[in-house]
Amino acid sequence: MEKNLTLYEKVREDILSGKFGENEKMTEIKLAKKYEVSRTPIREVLKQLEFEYLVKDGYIYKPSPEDYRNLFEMRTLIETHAIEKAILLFGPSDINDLKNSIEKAYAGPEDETLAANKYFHDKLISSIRNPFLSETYERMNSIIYLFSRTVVERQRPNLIEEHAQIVGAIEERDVEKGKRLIGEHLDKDLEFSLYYM
Amino acid sequence: MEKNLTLYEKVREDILSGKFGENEKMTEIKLAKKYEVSRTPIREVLKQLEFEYLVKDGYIYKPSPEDYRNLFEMRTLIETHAIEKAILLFGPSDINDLKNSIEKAYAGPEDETLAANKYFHDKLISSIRNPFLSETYERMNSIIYLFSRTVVERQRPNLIEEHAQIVGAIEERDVEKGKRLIGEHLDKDLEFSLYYM
DNA sequence: TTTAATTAAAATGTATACATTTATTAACCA
DNA sequence: TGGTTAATAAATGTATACATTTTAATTAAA
Repeated sequence: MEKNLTLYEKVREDILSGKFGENEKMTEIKLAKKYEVSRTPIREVLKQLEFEYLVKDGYIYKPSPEDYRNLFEMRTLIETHAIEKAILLFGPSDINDLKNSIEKAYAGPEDETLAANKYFHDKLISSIRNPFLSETYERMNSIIYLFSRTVVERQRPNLIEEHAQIVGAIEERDVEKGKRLIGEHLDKDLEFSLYYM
Repeated sequence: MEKNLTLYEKVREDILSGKFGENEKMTEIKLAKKYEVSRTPIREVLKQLEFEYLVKDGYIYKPSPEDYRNLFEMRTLIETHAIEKAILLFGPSDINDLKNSIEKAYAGPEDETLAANKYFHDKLISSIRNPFLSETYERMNSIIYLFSRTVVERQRPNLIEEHAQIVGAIEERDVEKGKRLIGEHLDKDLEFSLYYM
């Protein structure tokens, strides 16, 4: 199975796997040589990476704890909104999808747990049915991935149980409870990861 | 007073003032000729205009009413969040800024009313003190401008009075009232403008 | 006629040379 | 030696040629 990654995917993977130093300068010329393309496509890629908070002002972006808290404030705002919508819109089939992702997260090895947890949050976001809000959320995917990896690898307590509780609130159609739970859940992810990162 | 606009500002102004047809194709070559630059800077500008919902897939973006409702859902989510923060954080000086903008909006000619109304909403957003949420809001500035122009030119009833009521809710520190009022305010702007646009 | 295939044209993708700006180093002087 | 300026180098900005892809037009076949 040959991986045929786009230039963007290659650079993104290299950043997420830590192949660049924190705050390393991302000059077009250097990257063009490294990936054996011209500056033109590198520029496009850098724009995309800036969009998703991996690069800033020509450097690898190392957000401060304050930056991460602000990003999570935006994330929480959107996911909290999503819970409201999910309680209005989700039927048994959708709720079953959420439950299945919880089962998979319990059972699987780390990378499957990671994928299952991502599915859980993405499924919630899908309830919004708003491409602009979805894009704003997806823009944080790389950052969210880094946090998710940390909480799974470091085995944050109650991680998956909290997902189950959130599904419970959706089943009960308890908006206030759902909003509170998702807020607490994300806040724990944030503070737990900040401690280790 | 010579205006010295950047290429981006020129193209943006031309779009906002309707110099391009709805759904007009924005080819790099055509724009390069029109603005007498090469394709390279045009590409940068098109990226930026796509970012702020003025261009999509190489065409002038004409959002559907559904698109506008979705954009306003995102806007409302952020401004509602801002009201909560404003009620926590705003002191007499901030509240006075809001009141002044209301006075200016009443007194001035159309373009000053427009500027004062923009100031009102931007001041609210500033209460969030979150650069990521601010950027997401600012990304909608062009769209917000088009709506604001419509409601001012077409003299939507109660427009400025609603601003005053919102300030009232902030002074009373009534979160629920504030959130309800900003939601209703934005919804009226949306539906009023959709009727005319 | 419609539909499909072929060809032509137009647009975008990429590489690269040159211009301009920004950052770094070196030289100079108080 | 510290601080300013000049010289150099490095990076980004811009224009442009060529490659590739996409779109449109034309022609051929059903």
